[in-house]
Amino acid sequence: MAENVADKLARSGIRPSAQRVAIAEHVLVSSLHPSAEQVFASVRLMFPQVSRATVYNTLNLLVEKGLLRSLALSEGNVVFDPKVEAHHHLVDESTGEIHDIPWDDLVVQNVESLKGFDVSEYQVVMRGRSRENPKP
Amino acid sequence: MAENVADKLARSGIRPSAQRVAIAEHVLVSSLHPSAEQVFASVRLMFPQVSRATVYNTLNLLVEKGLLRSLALSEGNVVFDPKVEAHHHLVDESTGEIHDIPWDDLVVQNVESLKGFDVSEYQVVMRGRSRENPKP
DNA sequence: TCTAACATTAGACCTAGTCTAAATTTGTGG
DNA sequence: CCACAAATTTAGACTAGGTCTAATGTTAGA
Repeated sequence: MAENVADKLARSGIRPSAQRVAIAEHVLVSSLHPSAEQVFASVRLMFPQVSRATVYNTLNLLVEKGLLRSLALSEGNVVFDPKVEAHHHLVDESTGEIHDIPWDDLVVQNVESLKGFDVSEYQVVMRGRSRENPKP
Repeated sequence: MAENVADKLARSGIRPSAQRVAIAEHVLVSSLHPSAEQVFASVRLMFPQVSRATVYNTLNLLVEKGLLRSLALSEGNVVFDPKVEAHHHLVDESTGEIHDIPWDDLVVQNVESLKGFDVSEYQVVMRGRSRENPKP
């Protein structure tokens, strides 16, 4: 797994330093949507000497190189999403959790015919509640 | 106009103090999407004694009472939108400007049939460029 | 091996936003 | 109209998330 992540970084032109690999493993592997501070805290558990600046630098670098996307879906919460293919998002209003919704689960029409704009990307952002785990 | 805004506040159960009216006029009237800090700066030009806390309190109150929506569409930029009916948004990648897109300009299907979730609201968030004013 | 480029660090700094305690304003019952 | 309680506003302290800087450590490759 470490090998995989290091290779992935290298293939994107990122020198796979120990710190970067540790950070990338935390954020590229899980399917959660962690914030920068959460990544910082997790990485610190294993590498207490890693600095905040390195975490932020690395996350921004991963975004820049297209290995990661940053999302600002709800107020003041910027989180990272390792799934870089087009997809939609649903924010659980009870828990704040962010769920990925596959692109083909929804159909969006007429984006291309919008007057006056060339749209380069889009997604549907939903707010709702999980039906399996309803809050009274 | 001042009368209108004061009435609007009163009708929503908000006591229309001078400060609140001044703030509401800045944010409810324009069709721009100002940030809290921009509202604070504008209001200060006319009422230099207004405090930051009052601006934030009032904006939050307007959101709570449904006269205003807050949007977090791009990284770390929370802005306010006086258009409270359902609509979509397009962020201009050149300028950062946010454009309102009328609900009926787009068609979204299958939101209701999403497995496992009750969706209470949604919108399409687009990124693109204005065709009228292209950047070289 | 040497060195220039690259990466990391600690901590200062910045910005957006919240909180607090005191002061001011306002609506209302008497 | 007055007094007072409730609501509002204020200045500034405080917090969280994030960036920047200058010094230090690491690495690739001639």
